[in-house]
Amino acid sequence: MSTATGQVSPFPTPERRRRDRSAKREAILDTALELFLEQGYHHVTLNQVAERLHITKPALYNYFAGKTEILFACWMAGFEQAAEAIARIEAGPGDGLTRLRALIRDYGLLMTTPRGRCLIRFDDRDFTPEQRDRISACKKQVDAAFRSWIAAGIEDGSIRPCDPKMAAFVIGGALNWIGQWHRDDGPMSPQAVVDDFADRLTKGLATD
Amino acid sequence: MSTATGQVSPFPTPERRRRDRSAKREAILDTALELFLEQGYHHVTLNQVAERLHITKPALYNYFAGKTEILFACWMAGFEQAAEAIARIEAGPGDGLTRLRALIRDYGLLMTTPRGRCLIRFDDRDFTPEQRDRISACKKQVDAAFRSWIAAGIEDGSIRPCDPKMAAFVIGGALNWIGQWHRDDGPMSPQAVVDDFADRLTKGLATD
Amino acid sequence: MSTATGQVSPFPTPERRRRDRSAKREAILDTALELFLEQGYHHVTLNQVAERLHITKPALYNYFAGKTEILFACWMAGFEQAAEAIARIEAGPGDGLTRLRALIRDYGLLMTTPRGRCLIRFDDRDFTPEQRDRISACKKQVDAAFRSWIAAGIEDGSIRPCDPKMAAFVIGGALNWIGQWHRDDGPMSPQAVVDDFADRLTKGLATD
Amino acid sequence: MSTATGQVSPFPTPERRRRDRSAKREAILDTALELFLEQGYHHVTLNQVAERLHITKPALYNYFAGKTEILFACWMAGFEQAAEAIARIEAGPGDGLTRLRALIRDYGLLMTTPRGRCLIRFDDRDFTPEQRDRISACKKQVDAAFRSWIAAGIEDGSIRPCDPKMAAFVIGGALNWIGQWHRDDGPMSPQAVVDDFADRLTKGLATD
DNA sequence: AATGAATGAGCCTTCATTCAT
DNA sequence: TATGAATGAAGGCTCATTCAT
Repeated sequence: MSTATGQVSPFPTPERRRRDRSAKREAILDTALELFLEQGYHHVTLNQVAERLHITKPALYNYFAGKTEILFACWMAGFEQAAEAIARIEAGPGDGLTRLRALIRDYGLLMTTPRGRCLIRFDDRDFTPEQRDRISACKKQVDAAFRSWIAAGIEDGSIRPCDPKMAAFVIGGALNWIGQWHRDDGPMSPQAVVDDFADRLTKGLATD
Repeated sequence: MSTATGQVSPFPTPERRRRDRSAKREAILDTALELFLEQGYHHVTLNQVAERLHITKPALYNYFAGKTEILFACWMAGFEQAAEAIARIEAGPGDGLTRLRALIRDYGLLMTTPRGRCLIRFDDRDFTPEQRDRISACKKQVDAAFRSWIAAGIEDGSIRPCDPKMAAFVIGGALNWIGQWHRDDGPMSPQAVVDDFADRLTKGLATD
Repeated sequence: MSTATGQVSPFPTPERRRRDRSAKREAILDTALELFLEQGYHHVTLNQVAERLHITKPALYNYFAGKTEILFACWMAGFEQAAEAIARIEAGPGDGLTRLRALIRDYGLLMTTPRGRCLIRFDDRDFTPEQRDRISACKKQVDAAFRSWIAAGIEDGSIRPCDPKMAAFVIGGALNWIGQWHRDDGPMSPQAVVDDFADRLTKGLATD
Repeated sequence: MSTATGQVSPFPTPERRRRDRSAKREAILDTALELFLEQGYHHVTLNQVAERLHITKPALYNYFAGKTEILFACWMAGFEQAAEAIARIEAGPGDGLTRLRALIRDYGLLMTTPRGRCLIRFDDRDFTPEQRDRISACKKQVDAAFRSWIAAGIEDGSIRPCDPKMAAFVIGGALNWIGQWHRDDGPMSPQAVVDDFADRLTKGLATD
């Protein structure tokens, strides 16, 4: 949005206002998320969040209804990434095993990012019951993706017959655990880790 | 400890005093642990702990220096069980694979118990730095057990050559995850779960 | 205010501007008053007032200096009605008793209206000292009306000798109380109530 | 509770402890009540209450669950006085008119005391719904006393036939109003006021 | 060893008010 | 005139911890 002289108008259009607002919400989210992961939800005060953003505490309430709302938004932001990955893989080609491997890679990569870590580093009991319900439903979706592609692989012959539920538990556990031990400054790049995991976690499953 | 008349003396001997004290400490620990797992550390007040024990809050301070001390003691109680299992397996016979499987079973079982769950359901950042250091060392011990027996198995030929570190991450992740999803009132008994896991997690590793 | 073509000009004249402004002020007043009576001054936020008017909070500041100003204006609006009644009665004919009865009726009726209720349902301590002073003076005026007509009635023989001050307290208390118990959807119409009160409150006073 | 030497033991007996506690509760109540009447509920902070008692804010929570609980206790303390008066009169002798006059005197006197003023100077909407319900029931009791003795007086011939409900409204309003205008340092003693009111408010009612 | 009582520190949240646009 | 955004100030409440008894 620029004037004839090429300058950006100081009067924000409604459109730009919306973008600004959205950007600020994102900034709050990222900052809070950062702090939550650094210090743990209960050790983070809204003052800290505000300070790191160079605003004041009540200003946060223009964007979020409260502390748990921020926490919830963080979690959801992480889930969205997972859901996108699932949708992308679902939309793409490949047999059950291929898809499972793709999911392992994508989900594993997610676990090395702040947003992804939210999915498992927050304590369920810090959410409100309503939020918990929604989160529970989301978790089921992710779990269902793992199980369904394992089942699909068994069906299409790319995966040896086994209990999809238990297999999903093993795979999910190993992947979620990445979020606990992987350090960005560690010896292995996220990509290297997930490539390794994709092999390792399907070695026992693949039909050959 | 009874008098000649067969009655228990109302004057406790120093020995009995020590036992009583120890028993009370245990009771506090178990109660706190129960609450911590139920509601999450930060949502549990010392009043709740005291109430469930039918004592008063300050009484707790006769046995523990504070809330984090209790938390720490819970964690350590869990670790002791793991350490015992490791020692027992270490002392027993078997090649690397055998020992690894035994550890998977024992550690997995531990994860279905309250004490075991402490090991992964508590947030590191709720401990003091000193406690964190000790915990960190303990965790290394457990990790070392997994890795060393994998390495031993590779050496003795019971396990195919692979990166013990990554293998341990996968196994550890899958096992720790049990503590998150397993319910006592669920369809699978702890033993059934760990038997399944022992197979599943070593299938890809065993030279067979 | 229309143009030659019969259409209302979109450019408001200064006169119409003034009327608009005044109308908006009134609207704010009525809405705030409504909310104050519904929920109590301290439980009403300016946001609520603004929302009910479909405007935003800062817009209120174009018409009132602040929350207490609105409160004060509400009170004054109520007082004006009382003052008008007093003036009207004062200007009319009748002996002391007649006028007293008229005031009882008018003031009693006022107490069944939102504006009238303001006079006694607001807490004096929510006003600024300056406002309080003005209000105090206004209250004195009303009280003086009651007392003076009682005194006049004693003088002109329509009312039995008594202490006008105490008599005014009794009458005032009974009338103000109407604002607390009378409901529009109750069994007695405002008119019926005040007719009854006018009799009842002067029965003991009248000389016959 | 004194020792052989006549000194008060520094070790409080459970009995004395209970008395102490109760005395403290009373002290908090009276202090809070004082402040509430001085400044209005919403302008009083718990800090003020605590400061005036030379304790700290959280100490209040050992005796009351929160601010509204204190408010409610104040109200109830006032009601108890009214209820006692009613019970006392009920238990005593006298026809309807006599009892009504006694109630007017006692209730009127109550209105000149802090506890009594609570009954009408607090805003209903500052209570929780539960408290409001209980208060509502209590108010009904008081109202019922007025009405029933008026009705009784009509029955026993000491009071002229009239609508007890409206008569009670007039009397109640006049009495409650005392709490608003009477000052301890004013020209009329409480007793003088209520004697005057007892006459004045029943003059029109008495059969002769 | 245990308790009743008190405290200090802190945090979330609310809201009237202001200001740039 | 009206708005979106931000802020300062404040208040209620919680809770781990201490201390006298």
